[in-house]
Order: sequence, then C-alpha cells, then structure tokens
Amino acid sequence: MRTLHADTGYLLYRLGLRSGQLFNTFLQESGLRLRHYAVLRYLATCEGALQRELSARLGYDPSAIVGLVDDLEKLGFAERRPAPDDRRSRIVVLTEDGRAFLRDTDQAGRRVTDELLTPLAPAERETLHTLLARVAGNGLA
Amino acid sequence: MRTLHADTGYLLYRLGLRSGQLFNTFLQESGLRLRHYAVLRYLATCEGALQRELSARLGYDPSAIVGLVDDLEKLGFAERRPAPDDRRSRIVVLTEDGRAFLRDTDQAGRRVTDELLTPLAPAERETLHTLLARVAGNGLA
DNA sequence: AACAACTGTTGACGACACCAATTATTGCGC
DNA sequence: GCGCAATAATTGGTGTCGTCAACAGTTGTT
Repeated sequence: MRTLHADTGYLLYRLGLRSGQLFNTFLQESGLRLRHYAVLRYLATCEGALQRELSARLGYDPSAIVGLVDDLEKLGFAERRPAPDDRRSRIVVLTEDGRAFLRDTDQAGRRVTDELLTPLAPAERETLHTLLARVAGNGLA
Repeated sequence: MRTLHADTGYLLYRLGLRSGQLFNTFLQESGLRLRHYAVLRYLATCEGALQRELSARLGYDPSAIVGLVDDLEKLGFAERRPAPDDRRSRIVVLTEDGRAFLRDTDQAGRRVTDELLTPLAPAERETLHTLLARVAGNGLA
C-alpha cells in the first residue's frame, strides 16, 4: 500500500497548513491574521477595490470580507469609501498607516517563507515557485 | 509593492486549501473527510497504530484522533484493540472493509491529484513532488 | 411600473485547531 | 512497597473558519 506522503496533493495540503500557521504566528503580535494580511497586500497592488472584488480574488466568502474590512478599519489600516457610480458598492482603500504597516512587516514576512523553505537552495526555491504558480493557474492564487 | 502571488509561502497556503477542498469533495459521497482518509491510509502502511502515534505522524491533536477513530469504527473501517503490554493504549487496526474501501477509492484518489496538477507535465510533477517532500522534511508530511 | 440581478450585511451551523482538565495506567525514585 | 511524575485516551470549552440562507438597498431590464 502506497503511503500518504507519496501523494503530491496531500503534501500540498499539509504544507499549506504549515505555511498558514507560520504566517499566523508571525502576525500574532500585530493582532492581525493571515486573512487580514492578504487583504492588505492585495489593496496595496490596486489602489482601491470593491469588496466583491476582494472576495473573488482572494477566495474568501463575501460575508468574511465584511468582518476583515471591519477589523482593518478599526485598526486604521484601511477605510471604506462610497463608490461614485454605484451606491451599492463601497471602495476599500489602504490608508497611510496600512501602507506603513506593510513596509514595516515586509522583511519579517519574507523571513517566514525563508524559514519554510530552509531545506531548499535558492535555485530550487525558484523552481518550486514557478511550478506552484503554474498549478495555481490563471485564477486567484 | 510586490503582489501576494509572488510569495511562495502564500502560494503554498492557497494551493493547500484548494487541494484539501478537492479531496473533501471527492470523499463527500463516502461520508468521510480528508482527516479520516489520512488515518485510513496511514493504518494501511503499519498494520496497527497507537492513537498517540497517529496524532504525532499525521499532525492532528490527540483529542481529534478520538473522534476520527470513533467515526471509522462506526463505519466498520477500523477498530480499537487493547494493547497487550500497556493497558492505557489502544491499538487501532484497519478492518477488511476499511482495506476494501481503500482499494475501491484508490483510483479516484489519484484522479484528485491529477486534476490539481493538470497544468504540469509528468516530469514537472515529479520535480514538484520531490521539492515538496524536501520542504516537508523528515517529520510527518 | 414590475421584476430579476447584484452588493454588502447579518445570522446560523458544522468543521477544525488549540488548550486545559480528568481518568486510568505505567514507570521511577526512594 | 509507597509516593509521585509521566503518559494514553478522553472530554469539554474557546476561538477561528468555510459555507450557506436570508435580508435590505440599489441597479438594470423590459
């Protein structure tokens, strides 16, 4: 009987859990969790996003986005602005504090991935990243 | 600002979630979940295991193992036997039904990983698996 | 004007990780 | 042998999370 470790899908599942845990412990002191961090990082790339866009791109349920943006607003890292053309929507934008937080934690964030990929040489990490990106495909990530 | 997809750790986290979801939908009709399947597959390799061993090797909390083995016993896929040398421990063994279940679902299980790795050529899948196994390291997986 | 579709929001439910405490048993020091 | 720390399985509680249903406000269509 072949062992479970022989299954690439299960390896991905296991390492995904470990990676998420590492990220969360890294974010623990800031009061945020990985989900908040993902939203912040996404907002930093697009200069304002609708909540439904956050939901679609990050893969979280729309109802989850509500709470995440609430938390980020409470911390002063993001804020909701009314959408000019559609009064149903609200545009979430990064505040200066939020941008500063990303700058301050960027280095520590890289260390998390470094720690996870310790067993691999730089070239191997590059290969792994390329393959994972291919698997992630066009969709979110 | 670099995008979130540029982070290998986050990619792993995301793909881990997707892989787990794929496995769970594949197992949905059988009433099991990925955690149960992991226990079954492990039991198939060792011909009987203590619950603390399952906890350590699969990375689940000991309290979680209790419920998982309960479910597997209820389905007739595994059973607890008293350990001869230590009356505290109980040895969990696969039943014939459990072994048959693994045989019947083996092919479908492979399809799950195949579906996940669709974008990759066979040689690339091999490379990915090797790298992931290296990252997983000596410990569990 | 009537109606379907969409956005954000709230609420509920189950699954799950994590930790503390308990019971039964074992092994160790004395 | 006796006392005591350590261990295996179990129970329970807490917080997080994914998923779905329902809702109000708004938009677009016809």
